[in-house]
Amino acid sequence: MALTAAWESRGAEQEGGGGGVEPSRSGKGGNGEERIKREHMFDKVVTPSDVGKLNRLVVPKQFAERHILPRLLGGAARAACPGAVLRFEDGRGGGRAWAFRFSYWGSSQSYVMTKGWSAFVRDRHLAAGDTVSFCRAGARLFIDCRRRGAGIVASAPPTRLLVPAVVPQVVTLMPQRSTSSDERAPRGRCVRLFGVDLELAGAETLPLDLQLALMRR
Amino acid sequence: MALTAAWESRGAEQEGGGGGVEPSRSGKGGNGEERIKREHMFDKVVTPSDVGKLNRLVVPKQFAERHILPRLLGGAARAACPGAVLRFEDGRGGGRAWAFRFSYWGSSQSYVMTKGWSAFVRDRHLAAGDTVSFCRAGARLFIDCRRRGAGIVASAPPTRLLVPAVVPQVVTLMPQRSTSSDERAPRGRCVRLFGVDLELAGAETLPLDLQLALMRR
DNA sequence: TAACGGACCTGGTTA
DNA sequence: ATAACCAGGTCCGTT
Repeated sequence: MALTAAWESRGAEQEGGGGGVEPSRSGKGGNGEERIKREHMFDKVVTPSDVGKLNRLVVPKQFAERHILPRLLGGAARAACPGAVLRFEDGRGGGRAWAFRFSYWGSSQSYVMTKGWSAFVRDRHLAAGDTVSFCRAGARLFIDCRRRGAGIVASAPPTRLLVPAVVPQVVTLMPQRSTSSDERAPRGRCVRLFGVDLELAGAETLPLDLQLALMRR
Repeated sequence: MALTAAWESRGAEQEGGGGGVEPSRSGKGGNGEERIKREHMFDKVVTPSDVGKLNRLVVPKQFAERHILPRLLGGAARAACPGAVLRFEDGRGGGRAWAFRFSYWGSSQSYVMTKGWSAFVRDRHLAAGDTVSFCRAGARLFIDCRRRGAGIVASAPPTRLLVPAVVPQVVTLMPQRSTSSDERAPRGRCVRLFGVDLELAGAETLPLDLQLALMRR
């Protein structure tokens, strides 16, 4: 079993997130992984429609064209990225990730996140006026959110956040059919011990003391 | 209240059609045409969506897999029958026929009739709550419909219930959904008596003996 | 251009 | 509790 610690510098969030970092799969603990800074891409204060039953987040065109399109096929044209699926790791850590279909709706001339978005809204109880925040660390993408009016402090992008440079796959160009289950599964339990978020991968054979720690939560 | 055999010969319909047993459209009276019994495949009480602008009829999976798929490519897999076109003769006779595209929508895991369906809806003035009925006689397919609540008896009381010498297959009447909502036609109760499946339309005022028979099941 | 058809998506309900 | 089904909805290409 793997156990990985993640520190974060991020300010407090209501949801209490510790900024998690997924372990590099290598497990070579002390590897010479260069640590990549997580940099802020963009925020959006979500509208009622974004969190309503339309099941989509309108991505402001500027943000889409500046931060997302360049990631797809080297910035290929709109038509070139039908059904792109972006995977965003939970900014709080825990190893969870969200996959959103990203596409362009010609009818409204806007970029949207569709499939997968409403799951995030539900899970994080996102409400109109809250802010979603997208970050990037190398090729890895992160998503997080904060409550409306949640502190000025929190809104500051993380000053530094170290993550392993090992890059898991990020973008899938989907002929898609997979549906359902995919990314929903939390990939391992997560526990905060001593102020540090720990992810338990392959939680089959936990040491007893850890099991106890988990039960206590 | 009405009581009707489930498989065929629905007796009179408002539209004047006998769902009827009309055999092959012979004409060639004396020929050695074997008369193939028209056997019932399945019914569906159509939903508002089925007759609305979606231009499609959702075919309940059981029906599709039991009655339609086996006809396509010898029961080949779903993927094998993209865009099959099925031709259904008008159950009332007259030589008219309807062609429907039959396909599988992977995203919702459902079977549908698409192209051609709305023409049928228009022509027959199909409305939510009405029932479409699919039959087969050998390789020939038939489609018919009846008005909601058209307790078969209402228009022309069947003097007697014709019982075919050979009871067609299971004749399951509708494991269909009972959406909690709205004005959907009350699904007739269904009961097997004397080895025959009977549908009870308008089960308000059952004769006592039938009520007893039902309770016994 | 409006309408149609095809594919996709999702939540409520049910098995 | 989970998974399957499907009614009702979306966008978009074609006609």
